[in-house]
Amino acid sequence: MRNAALKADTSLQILDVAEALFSERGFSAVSLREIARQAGVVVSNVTYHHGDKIGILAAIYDRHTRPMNARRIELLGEARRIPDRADRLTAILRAYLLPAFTSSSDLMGGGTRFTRMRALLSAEGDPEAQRIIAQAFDQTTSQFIDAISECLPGASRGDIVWRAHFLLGALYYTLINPERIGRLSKGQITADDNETAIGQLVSATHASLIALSP
Amino acid sequence: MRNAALKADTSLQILDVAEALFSERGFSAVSLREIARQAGVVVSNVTYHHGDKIGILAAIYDRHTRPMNARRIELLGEARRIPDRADRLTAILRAYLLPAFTSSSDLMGGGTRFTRMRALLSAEGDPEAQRIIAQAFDQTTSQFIDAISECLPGASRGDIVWRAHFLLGALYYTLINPERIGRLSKGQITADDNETAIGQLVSATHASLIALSP
DNA sequence: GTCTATAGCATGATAGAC
DNA sequence: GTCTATCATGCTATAGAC
Repeated sequence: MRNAALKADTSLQILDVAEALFSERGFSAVSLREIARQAGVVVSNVTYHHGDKIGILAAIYDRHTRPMNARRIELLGEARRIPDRADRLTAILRAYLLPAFTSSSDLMGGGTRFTRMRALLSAEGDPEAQRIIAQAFDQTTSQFIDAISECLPGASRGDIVWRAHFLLGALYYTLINPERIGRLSKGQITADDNETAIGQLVSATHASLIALSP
Repeated sequence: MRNAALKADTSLQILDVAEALFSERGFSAVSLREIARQAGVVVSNVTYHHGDKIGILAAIYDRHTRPMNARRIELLGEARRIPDRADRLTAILRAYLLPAFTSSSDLMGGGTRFTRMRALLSAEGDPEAQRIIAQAFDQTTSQFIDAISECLPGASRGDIVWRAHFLLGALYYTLINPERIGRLSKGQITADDNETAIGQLVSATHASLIALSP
């Protein structure tokens, strides 16, 4: 009774463990046995709560996409009210990236863990996982591309889509390979610093977009 | 006797099949059995020629890295002789990207297949594979960063490393997810076109780098 | 809701005949 | 150099007792 508030629901406990493992090693490389062991339950307990393995992934998406997209749309609304086009573009890019690093909900680990999991999933190419990814995010992304277009009179939508595509690739690669940038710069940079990564992503993408508007 | 020139060496035949499969689905998701079946041999024949599974990957790297890096250094040497800094930067970026798409050797499939395999490997995070990746390419990359630095007086090396890091992420993401850009732009763009992808990568990265030089 | 037990199958690797 | 046969292990998923 005294520990009722501390005792996490088993179903949620399994999701936490699975999310941590998926964000470290991807989907197929993580076994139900390992999830069960780290969650302190037996394998059949995992499938009891979430059906099959892809059901675990669907549940993780379910609890993240809604608050993350809501936060993005909220920040996007604020950004669109900035009059100066260059400043507005910066705010739009930050509105897209911030929720990917810091979750708006109280889910532990912030958004970085979830975003890194998505990066690994996008590379794995599992057909069932790809279906979950696509339907969850492309719709929100289109709204951002519309907002970016309004900052760049004369730029073609096709070019903007390519730049946005590159932004996502750069974001994912940074989360997947955080140690690589330290190796190349001889240890002077650490990509673990989220704020630095966001700033670099924003300024690089800003420059690549501004160049499209004559 | 008559077909001696047509009969490919079994060892090479296995490498061709493995490379095609690894570039489609990554390393761990491809089984020795599938490689053997598509190569028309039995499983034990694969391990006879290349030792264990990681040995196949090492052999694939062995036959690609040398010609690809040689071609890069050759094109880089030509680029560095261009006097105008902005034009030189464009040439340097193309010197980095072109060998990643079109191999200099006569290996079938061009460089795209090998580069896509590297993209998938970088996301998979297999420790043994990571070791092979790192030692093969970071050295060449450093030479390119030096050349880029010379085009951008006043820019910090750290900022340049970040931009180059983003370029690799954008390249990999484009090769991993070629259909996504078509979906976002409502079918007006196809990322299958290598020349378009190279052009977009070059101009986006060029703009992000030029912005660093005051 | 949690457990034990196991079915049914795929995997990487190796031994040994030819 | 190529084959058959097999080992030891891992996997997802399910049945059924409590």
